[in-house]
Amino acid sequence: MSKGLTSRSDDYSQWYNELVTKADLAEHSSVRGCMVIKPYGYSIWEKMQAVLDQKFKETGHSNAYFPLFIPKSFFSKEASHVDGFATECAVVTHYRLKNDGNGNIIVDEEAKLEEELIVRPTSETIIWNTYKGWIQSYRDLPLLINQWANVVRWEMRTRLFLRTTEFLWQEGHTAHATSEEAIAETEQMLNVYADFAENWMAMPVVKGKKTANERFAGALDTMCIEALMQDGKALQAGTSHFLGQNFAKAFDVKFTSKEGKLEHVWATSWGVSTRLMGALIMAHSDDQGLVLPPKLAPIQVVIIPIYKGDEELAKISAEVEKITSALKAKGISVKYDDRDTQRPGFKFAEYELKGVPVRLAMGGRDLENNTIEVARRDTRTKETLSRDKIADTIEKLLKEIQTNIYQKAHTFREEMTTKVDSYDEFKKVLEEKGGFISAHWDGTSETEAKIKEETKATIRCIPLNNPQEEGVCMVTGKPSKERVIFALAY
RNA sequence: CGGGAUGUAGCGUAGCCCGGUAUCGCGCCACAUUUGGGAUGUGGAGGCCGCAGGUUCGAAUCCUGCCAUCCCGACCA
Repeated sequence: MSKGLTSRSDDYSQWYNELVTKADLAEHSSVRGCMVIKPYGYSIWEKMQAVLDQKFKETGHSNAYFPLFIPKSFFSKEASHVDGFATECAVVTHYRLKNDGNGNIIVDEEAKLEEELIVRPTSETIIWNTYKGWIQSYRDLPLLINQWANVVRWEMRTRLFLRTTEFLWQEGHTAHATSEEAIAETEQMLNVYADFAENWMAMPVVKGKKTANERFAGALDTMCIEALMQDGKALQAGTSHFLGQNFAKAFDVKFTSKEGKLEHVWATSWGVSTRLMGALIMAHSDDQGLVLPPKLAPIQVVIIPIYKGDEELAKISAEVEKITSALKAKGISVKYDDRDTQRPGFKFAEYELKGVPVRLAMGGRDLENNTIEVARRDTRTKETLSRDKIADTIEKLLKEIQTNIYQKAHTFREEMTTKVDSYDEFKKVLEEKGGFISAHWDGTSETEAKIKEETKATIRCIPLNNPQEEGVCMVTGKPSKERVIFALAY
């Protein structure tokens, strides 16, 4: 591991890239645009999965698994859906390789697929094709399914976690008897995401609705949670779509209602991806490395012995054992790092880089005084405390850290949210300060496109429960009844 | 997919203009001394210089083609 990290102020983008690789989260693979998620990074993702999966189940959903490949013809069934994804699909055309006689392996042109297969960029089509066979009656509804899967979107430019050609995600796909019920599901899942972002990731988000331009291909409405990163750019952290009857019509999924009428079902889909890893990294980390919220940290507490000779190490280890078992009894994950190959200072730096929330250090002095050094990652402060009831202290401290990093991110977002009333002011804030900009907009796609064209900023969302206020669009001067949130986005 | 830059040990690099088989740092291995914030010393291993051609007695260096990566645009979770 090399020393030091590019600072955020020097080059935010480089800081991010270095952090991801140096903290052992992920690395570039030899496949262009695809990453290898390393064990430490994957264990964070696993924690996210576990929490989300439980929330999905609590809200009545079951997991299932649908194929990686989608027949091309399925794709063409929903017009706006194809338009949205056509330019970024990987296509399987052949099913066999052969030796060309010169020792080279080539595609066997004779083994051409009759119908090409698309590697799923999302699964609406294959799933709705399947649902057709599952739904006949209102008694079959609602159908509440989630799948954990990989998807492929052939992006031009990729960045570790934020945008990779292949990524991991979950996609929920539900079918309902009524529009109201489907809308309620869309909102419910958005709330699940928001709750997860704020209470587990410690990352404040704005819940809102996307404008027509930013809507998911095939949806009637897209709701989202938007987070603000430390460089003042917005990141969409999760989406929940109300699909109306678009897919039911495209795939002819009908049910007989209580009244005996044949009707198309109403659909939703919702997802979060490994992009959340990027959000988590950029929301809290500092120039020393990762800062992880205790609730998602693979290692919550690390203990480092400081000793001279094997005899002292043995004494320290015996004391540490009491602490680790007390912490484990409280469900806290602890690592005792007694490696003899690295010195304490090295370990301190390493665990800071990896974002371990609490570090305990015990040396000869502590042994005599019944004390231990407690260092917290979020504030980078340390103090020497009595070992009496240390597990209680640590448990409280972890909760405090979780709250503190949320508060810090929240305060940052508040400070970086600016209300503006003129386009000049808008451009000035965008250029000099960044962050969320709250402004009046006339509600048209044309104006939104013009702003994007001229400033690169997009409407991140129309916040839910948005205060209604009379105003005029900052660009066209046309009347507006609410403010929307603009930002430069990832 | 356009515009620019760069490919030399696991990582970061010097050498390239002016051709002679490669420099330095970190990391790695061994031993010793060390251990309350990224240890020190001594010794050691590791390279078809991105790939393929060409020019030349001789190519990391010159020429041609290809590939890859990064940055900037258009596309996007």
